[in-house]
Amino acid sequence: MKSNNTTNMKQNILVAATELIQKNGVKNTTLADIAKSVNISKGTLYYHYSSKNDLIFDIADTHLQVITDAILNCVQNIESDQPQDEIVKFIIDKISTIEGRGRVHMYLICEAITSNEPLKERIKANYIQWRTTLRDELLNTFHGNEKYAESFSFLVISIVDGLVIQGLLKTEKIPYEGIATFLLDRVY
Amino acid sequence: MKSNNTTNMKQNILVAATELIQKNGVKNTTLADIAKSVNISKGTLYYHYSSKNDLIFDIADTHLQVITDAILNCVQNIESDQPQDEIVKFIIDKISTIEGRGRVHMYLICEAITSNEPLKERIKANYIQWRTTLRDELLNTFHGNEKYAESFSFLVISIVDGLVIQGLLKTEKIPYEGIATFLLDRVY
Amino acid sequence: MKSNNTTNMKQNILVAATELIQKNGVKNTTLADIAKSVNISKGTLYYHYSSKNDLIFDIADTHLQVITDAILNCVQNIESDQPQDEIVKFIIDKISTIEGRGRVHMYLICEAITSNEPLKERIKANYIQWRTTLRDELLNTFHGNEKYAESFSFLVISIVDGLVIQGLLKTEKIPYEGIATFLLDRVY
Amino acid sequence: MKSNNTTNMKQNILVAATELIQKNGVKNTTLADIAKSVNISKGTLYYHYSSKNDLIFDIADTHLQVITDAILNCVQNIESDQPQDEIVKFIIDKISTIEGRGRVHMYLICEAITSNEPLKERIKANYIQWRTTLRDELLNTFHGNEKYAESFSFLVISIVDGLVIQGLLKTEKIPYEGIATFLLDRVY
DNA sequence: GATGAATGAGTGTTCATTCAT
DNA sequence: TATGAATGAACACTCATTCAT
Repeated sequence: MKSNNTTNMKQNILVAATELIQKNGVKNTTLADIAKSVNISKGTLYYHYSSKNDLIFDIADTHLQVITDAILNCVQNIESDQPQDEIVKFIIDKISTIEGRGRVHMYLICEAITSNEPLKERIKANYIQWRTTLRDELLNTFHGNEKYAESFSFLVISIVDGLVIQGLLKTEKIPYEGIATFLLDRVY
Repeated sequence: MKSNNTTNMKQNILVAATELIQKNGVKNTTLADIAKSVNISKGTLYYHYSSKNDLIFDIADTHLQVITDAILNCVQNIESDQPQDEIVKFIIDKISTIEGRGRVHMYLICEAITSNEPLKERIKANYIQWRTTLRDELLNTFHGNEKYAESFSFLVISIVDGLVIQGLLKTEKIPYEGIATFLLDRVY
Repeated sequence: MKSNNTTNMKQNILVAATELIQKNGVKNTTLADIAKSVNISKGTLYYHYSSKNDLIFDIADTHLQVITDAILNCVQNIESDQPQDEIVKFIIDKISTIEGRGRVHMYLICEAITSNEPLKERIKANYIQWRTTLRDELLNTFHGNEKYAESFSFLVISIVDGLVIQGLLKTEKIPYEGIATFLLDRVY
Repeated sequence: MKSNNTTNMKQNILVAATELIQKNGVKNTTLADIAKSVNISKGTLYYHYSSKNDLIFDIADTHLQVITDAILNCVQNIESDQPQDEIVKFIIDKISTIEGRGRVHMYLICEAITSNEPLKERIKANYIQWRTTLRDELLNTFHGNEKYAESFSFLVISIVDGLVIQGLLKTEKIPYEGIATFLLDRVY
């Protein structure tokens, strides 16, 4: 079992790196920046992570797990009680954290599609899992209409990502409540 | 007035750079790559564009104009005849070009939010313009219901961006037709 | 056709790098050392050579060509007049330049066998060529005795390399004349 | 007096390090590699050897002793019975182990002449000892002809090293038997 | 207009070495 | 004895940018 010191240091690096990437993106975050931010040498950074990619993977895995947990939690709530509101609440909760997770999410996607095939595969696998989880749940909501469940699951994922982009661009104040109401009115 | 040669050369650079960025992203496209692809020297490239940013701006402006034109054209069609189908057709057309414009679009957004504030401002301005144009048109579709028009305009933009991301990640075969039908069924 | 300036600079780099490698070996010669020695930046070095390996190859090719020329020249002399003396003179000439070519030769071999497979292939091809050239010539000297020609060609190459090593180690003053006389006495 | 554990561990390190150097050369063998191969930490490695150089010295001393023993053994055999065959057998035995000792031998020489003056001195001293031992024995073989004994002793050492190089470069299948026969025919 | 040559501040990465526990 | 953690000086290599001609 590892000592607390080691675990802490690796955790410190992970947190600091995530923060820097959240601020500047993957390409604009150098290992020197990260090391400086944790007050360690680059050598120490390499003691804990064998490469920049290794670190990015850890950040990505942690990030993707957070989203997966959120979706699973959301779906469980849907099963137990008020169905329709929960999906929308999920969307809104998701997007209200734009300034944190949202940025990381988009930066990881940028990195994945431009120059990191393995990362892309990881993210892709998660997207598929998220969507099918959603679809399975929506099957109940749509009383077994498979086509609707399929289509709406794609739509939900898209809407979240799309709103994240608009959030990052800070285009306009996004009327989350209105959008939620609109969706609920239409869907049910 | 500039000579045709100069105009052509600048155009050549623009086209080649756009192609390379479409393939590799902004950060992974070097000026050396671009110069080589146009068969000119880096010096010549600098004669036409004073910096990499200058070139990126030109690419972005051209790209944003293409989308703006597409939206205006779409809206005009909506006004004249069958309203509902056109919006959806627009979405589908937009997304079916994912492998081209879509990539450029996402790469420019990545660049904008990570390290190019002026670029971000340009894109942001376009997003606002696109959405308000859509909203104004949707006002007719929704018989003056402003809240619906507002919400749906945000949704349309989001859905397009979101589906572009899924397309770039090549997650799963996206059922564009099903999604379109779903939206039409629900909206009207 | 390239300008003299460019040719000169590349030549300067080649010469300086060869000198440094002659002094310190391949692994202990850094690109920073080379750049400093030519009074240029590392960037300029990379403008002329795309990698350290590229530079090493150029050094190796130049070096191997010098030896090949020497052997061919030696063989031509053998054909025309006094056979036996020339081979031995060649050996002695070869070894008397130990402090220059010899060092480079051994350092390139070290690099080749430890961490540079392509370089090893180049050197290997040259060794084969050198030996077969020698063997073909020795066929006359040994009046058609193929086995002797074959064996002695291997021996000549070995002796040169072996004496180079002893020269580099500066073990003892090597009695080149005595060795030459011994070989001549025995062979003829 | 050191415990057996300590002696064993130091021996384990020595053997593992020698194997790694035989495979990859001195410069390409890191202390981390060695520690990992013995299943100890780098810290423990430093407990037994105060530096990489210290370890290299131990490897070299062991290696040089093996060769010295082989030569002494060879010379003893020469004294007792068939003189001429033994020298040649020695050469051939020596070279047939090219893939093992030969590699280590050459890698140590590379290290010695590029960046390790003290190592060079050790190897140099051994070479001198080896040659004089050979020469003294050859004095009998050549019936007191000092010049021949001197020259041939240099030659024998050279031939071995030279053939090792060709073996490492894997230039061509070396006709050891033919070379041996050639030497015997000529010398006696 | 056009170019080849030069630059230098960064990049991620490596590795022998140190040291508190 | 033994070790995990930390270090920092190198290292090969990249790239937007400059400039004399």
